[in-house]
Amino acid sequence: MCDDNDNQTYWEADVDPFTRKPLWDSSDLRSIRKTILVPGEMKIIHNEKFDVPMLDNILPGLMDEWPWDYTHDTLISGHLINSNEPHDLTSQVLIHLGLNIKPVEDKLHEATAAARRMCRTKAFIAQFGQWRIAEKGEEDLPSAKDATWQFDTFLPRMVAKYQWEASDAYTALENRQPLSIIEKSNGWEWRPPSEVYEGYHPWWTVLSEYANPDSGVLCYLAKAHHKCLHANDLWSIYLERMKLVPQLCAMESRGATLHQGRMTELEERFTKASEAAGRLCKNIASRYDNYKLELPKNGMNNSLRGFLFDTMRLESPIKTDSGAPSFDKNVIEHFMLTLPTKSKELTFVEKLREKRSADTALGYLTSYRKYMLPDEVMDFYLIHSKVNPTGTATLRNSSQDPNSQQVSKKEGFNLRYVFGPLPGREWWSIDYDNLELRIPAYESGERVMIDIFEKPNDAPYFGSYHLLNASIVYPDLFWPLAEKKGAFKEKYGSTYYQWIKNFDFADQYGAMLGSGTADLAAHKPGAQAMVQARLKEKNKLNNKYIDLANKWGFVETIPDIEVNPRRGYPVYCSRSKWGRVSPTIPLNYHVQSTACWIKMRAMFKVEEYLRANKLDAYIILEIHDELIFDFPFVKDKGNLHHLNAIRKIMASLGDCVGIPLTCGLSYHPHNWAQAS
DNA sequence: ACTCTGAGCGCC
DNA sequence: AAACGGCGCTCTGAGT
Repeated sequence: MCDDNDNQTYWEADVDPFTRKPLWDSSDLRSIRKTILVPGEMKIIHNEKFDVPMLDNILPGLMDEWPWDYTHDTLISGHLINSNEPHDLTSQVLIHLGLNIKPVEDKLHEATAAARRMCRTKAFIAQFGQWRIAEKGEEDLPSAKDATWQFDTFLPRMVAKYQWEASDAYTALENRQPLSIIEKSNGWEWRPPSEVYEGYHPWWTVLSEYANPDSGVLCYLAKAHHKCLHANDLWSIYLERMKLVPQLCAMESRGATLHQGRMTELEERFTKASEAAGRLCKNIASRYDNYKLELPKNGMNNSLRGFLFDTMRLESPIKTDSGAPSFDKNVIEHFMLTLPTKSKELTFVEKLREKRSADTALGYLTSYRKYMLPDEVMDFYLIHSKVNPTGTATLRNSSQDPNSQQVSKKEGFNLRYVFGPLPGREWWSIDYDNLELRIPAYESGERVMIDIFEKPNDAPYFGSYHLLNASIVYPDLFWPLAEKKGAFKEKYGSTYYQWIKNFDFADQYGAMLGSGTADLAAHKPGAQAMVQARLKEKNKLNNKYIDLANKWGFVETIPDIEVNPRRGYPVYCSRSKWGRVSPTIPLNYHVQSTACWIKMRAMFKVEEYLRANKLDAYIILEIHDELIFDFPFVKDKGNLHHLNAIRKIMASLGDCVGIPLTCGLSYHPHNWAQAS
C-alpha cells in the first residue's frame, strides 16, 4: 500500500505504522476523496412538514443505540484521525461517508443571499418596513466577519411567510396554503400554487432541508470515526482528548477580566502618539513636490507605497511573497541603520514606525472593546475568547474573538496592562521552561543541551540555550565573558545576544541549512553549520522525523505511558505538489504537539487539584505552554503553596513522555503586565 | 454588495 | 522547486 517513493500520493500514506492497516476503514478512500472535487447529489433526508422534525423521525432507533450520555465530538475525533484535513461537517461527511451535503448548503446560501437582497429593495421596505439584516461590525454581532449571511438564514422562510400572508390569494383561499414567490426581472409577484408546481416555494423549507441532513449525517459520521479510532488503537487517546472539551468550555465561559480605566488610559496615549507621528509623516511628504500622502489605517496602501518607493526612491532589501518591495518592520529596522542621520527620509521612517506601533496597539484595544461585556464590578469587563482544540494542524489550540493568545507584551505597548484580576482576586501564571527545546534535547539525548537544562546555575551557560549557541557562533566574543552571569547579554544585548536569539528561533522552527536565513539572523555566515555540527544528536532526530513523515504522512507525539504507551497522537504533515513533506515541518510538528499534549494533560490534573481542594480558583487563559490562574486574593502571597503544588503537577506530566520538565511562576496581583 | 488575497503584525 | 513552524485580525485593493 505504501512504498517509499517520491510519487506516492497523499492518501496512500494514511497507514498506521504499527498495524500497517489503512487508517481508513471506508471502502475506497481514493474515490471518496475524489468526490471532493466533483459536486454530486446527495439523497436529502427530507421531511414534508415545515417544522424540523425530531432526529428520531429521520433515523428511527438511533437514540436507543447511540451512547448519547457521553459527549462525543466529531471535531475531536476527526482531528485525531487526520489532523491536517478540513474538519467541518461537509468535508468530513464527504471523506468518511461519501455523501455530499454541499449542494444543500449552497442552496441555503443562495436563498439567504437573495432574501437579504430582497429585504433591501424599496418595494419590500415600502410593504413590510425596514428589516434588520446582519452587517459586519455591528455591536451586538461582534463575531460577524465576512460570512454575515450566516446570521440571516432565518430570512428566506420569514420572507416567504410575510409575502404569502400579505397576498390577496391568502385571504381569498379557504384552504390556506402558502404560495410561491417567483423572481422576475421587474420584481416579485405572486402566483397560486397550481401555476407553479405542486408544493411550496423552496424558501419555506430551505433552512430545514439544510438542517435535517446536517444533524442526520452527524450521527453516522461519529460512528465511522469511532470505528476508525478503535481499528487504529486511538480510542484511549480520543477519550483522553475529550476531557478537554468541558474544561475549555468552562475556561471560555469564565472569561478574563479587564479594566476599562486602564484601557482608556492606553487608548488616549496611543491615539495621541499615532496622530502626532501621522502629522509629521504627512508634513515630510508635502515637502516632496507637495505629495498628498494618505496614510493607511494600518499596514500599507498605494499612497504610502508610491511615496516610499517612487517619490523617496527607497530601495527595500526585502521582497514580499509576491515579489513586490516590502516595507515591514524589518525593512524599517534596516533603514533606521542605513539612512543618513537627520535626513528627511530617516525621520519619515522613524515616524512611520511610531505610527504603526501605536495603530497596531490601538487596533487590539478596539477589538477588546468589541468583545468585552460588563462585569458585576464597576469599571471591570469580561472577555470570553473562544478556544478551538481542533483549530490547528498540530495539537495547539487556537483562540478567537478576540485572540487572547497574542496580547502584546512589547515595551511601551504592553497590552497585558489592561487585563488583570478583579478587586479581591489575584492572577498567577505558570509556564514551562524551554518546553520546546527540552523535548528534542532529551528525546535525542543531546548531552550539550541537557547539561544546560540540568545545570541552570553553572557557568558558562547559566541554563541559557542562547548562550550555548553564542559560544558556538561567536566564540571570540563569548568566552572572555563566560564566567560572569549575564555579562554577555549585558554587553551585547541589542546586537549579538539579540541576533543569536533570532537565530535560535529560526533554527528551532526549522530554518534549512543552506537557505541562509538562520545565518542571516545570526549575522554570521556558516553559523547554522557550526551549531549543527555541535548538536549531532538533535540533527539525527530531525532527519528521523523527516523520514517518518515522508513514509507515513504523519509524525506522532511521544507516547504517553498513562494513556497509550503504544502510540502517540498522529499529526499529519502536508505534502508539496512534488509529493514530499517539507523538511521544515516534521520535527516541528512533533515537538509542538508533544508540548501541547503535555500541557493538556497538565490542565486535567491541575483542574483536579483545584476542585479536590475546593478552591475558588480557575484556569482562565491558556497560551500554548502557559496557564493563567485567577485566585482569591490572599495577602503576602498566601496562595503560594497552592501554586507551587500546581507547578509541581505541571512539571510532573513530563514523566509520562519521558521528558524532565520545570516550570516558572509569576504573580500578577494588579495586572497581567506587572509580574513579581 | 460581496468575495478574496496580500501585506503587516501580535503571540508562542 | 524550495524550504522559519503554528495561529487570528485588520485593512487594502482588485475582481465579480
